[in-house]
Amino acid sequence: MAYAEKRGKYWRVKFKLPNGKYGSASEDDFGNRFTTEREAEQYGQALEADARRGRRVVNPRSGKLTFRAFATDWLDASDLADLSDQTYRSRVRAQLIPEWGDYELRDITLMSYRAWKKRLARAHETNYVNSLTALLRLILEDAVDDKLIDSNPVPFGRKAKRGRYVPPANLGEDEYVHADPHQILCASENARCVRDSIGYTMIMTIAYAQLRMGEVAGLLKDRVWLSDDPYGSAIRVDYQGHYLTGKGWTLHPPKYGSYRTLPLPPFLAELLRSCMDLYPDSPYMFPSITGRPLRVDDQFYGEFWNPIIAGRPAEPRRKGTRGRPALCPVPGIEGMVPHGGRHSGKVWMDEDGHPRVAVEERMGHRDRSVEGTYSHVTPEMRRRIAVSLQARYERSLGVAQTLWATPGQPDLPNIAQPA
DNA sequence: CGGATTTTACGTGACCTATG
DNA sequence: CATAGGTCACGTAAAATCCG
Repeated sequence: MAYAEKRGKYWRVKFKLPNGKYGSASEDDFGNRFTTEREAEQYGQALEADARRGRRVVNPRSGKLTFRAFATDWLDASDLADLSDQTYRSRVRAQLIPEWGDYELRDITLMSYRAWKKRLARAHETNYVNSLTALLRLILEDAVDDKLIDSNPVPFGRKAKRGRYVPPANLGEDEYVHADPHQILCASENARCVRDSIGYTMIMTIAYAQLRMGEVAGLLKDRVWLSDDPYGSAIRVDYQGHYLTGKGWTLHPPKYGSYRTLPLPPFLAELLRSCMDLYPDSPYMFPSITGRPLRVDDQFYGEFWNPIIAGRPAEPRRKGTRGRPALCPVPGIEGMVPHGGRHSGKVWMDEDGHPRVAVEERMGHRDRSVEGTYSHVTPEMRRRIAVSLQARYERSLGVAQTLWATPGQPDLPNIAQPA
């Protein structure tokens, strides 16, 4: 237990450290000395409480603040979207604390940082390594601002490149896998085998409304505005849905606040209409197979997405399983992920020559370029996008019929005749 | 290019389901 | 009707996207 001692005019406190030894302090975090016994005791008790929670155990004014303590405070003080907060905490807990937790801030050096980065690079993807080093830099940058350390040991990328020639990035092939309308049709037919018309419609919605996956999961039925006017229907993107540790399934604003209204090609509006009553108890357009909100997790990919893209062999009905039919792989889009469906729709709109501002608006992007600033999107532009998407769908059906009619066509995907 | 934010994936344990 | 083995829910780690 903490106890205070009189030392000259002021008081000093002794407090117990986690290792059983006693530490002492004669001033608080702001350099104020203790004029009463009670002040000193309270400070010591606070330190002990912190220590019990694995927090700061040394006087920060001495510069002897551990990374663990500072990072914990940093996280508590940060103001981020829930999922971002969760992500940062995860990175700090999984990677930064195990490496740097016991370091005092000023002992984190450029050399030790470089060694760590090198080790990370061997074990992880560049994207992940970059996000970890960036986070360490970010946290330490605030430690500099707080005058806890003199300078940030983690260099900025662009500073590190000063005075050196860095060859430009490879301008080669676009490697992001995306699909043409016929491939999307094939994938949708596969999806129909797995999830009936709701699966078919989901794939079509991703590609033809260019929704992000979280927006698909969070699409409410009452945000699908259906009209008898062929081009009068629209999807209103007001939410995205995702899973949060502790809170479970929750609705949030779409990424970067990209609220928007998407006029629909008539075929998509009809598909959505036909799905409205499939899960009458769910407010969501695309609930999971159990009728709950769709969590886009490994089961979604393993049971639904990957099979409809890559195909799968038939599973016989046997112990513990219902059995299921084979799916044909969709040629040419190996490894495509749902986000690739969104990219696909973007590519089609670009190919069809729509104004950049109109395409960016539909994607939910902000166009801050000169063109974006001076151009404006009109209802007619939005309508033309829906018209050209409808044309693409109809053409893909024509291609499917041609393929279907060709005898001896090898590896034909599960293309059903349009009803 | 930095960094906030989203998407994709792994591991685990409780809970089902068709079979012998 | 016990049980082998699949299914589902959840917490979390890892990887990628894309705004400003």
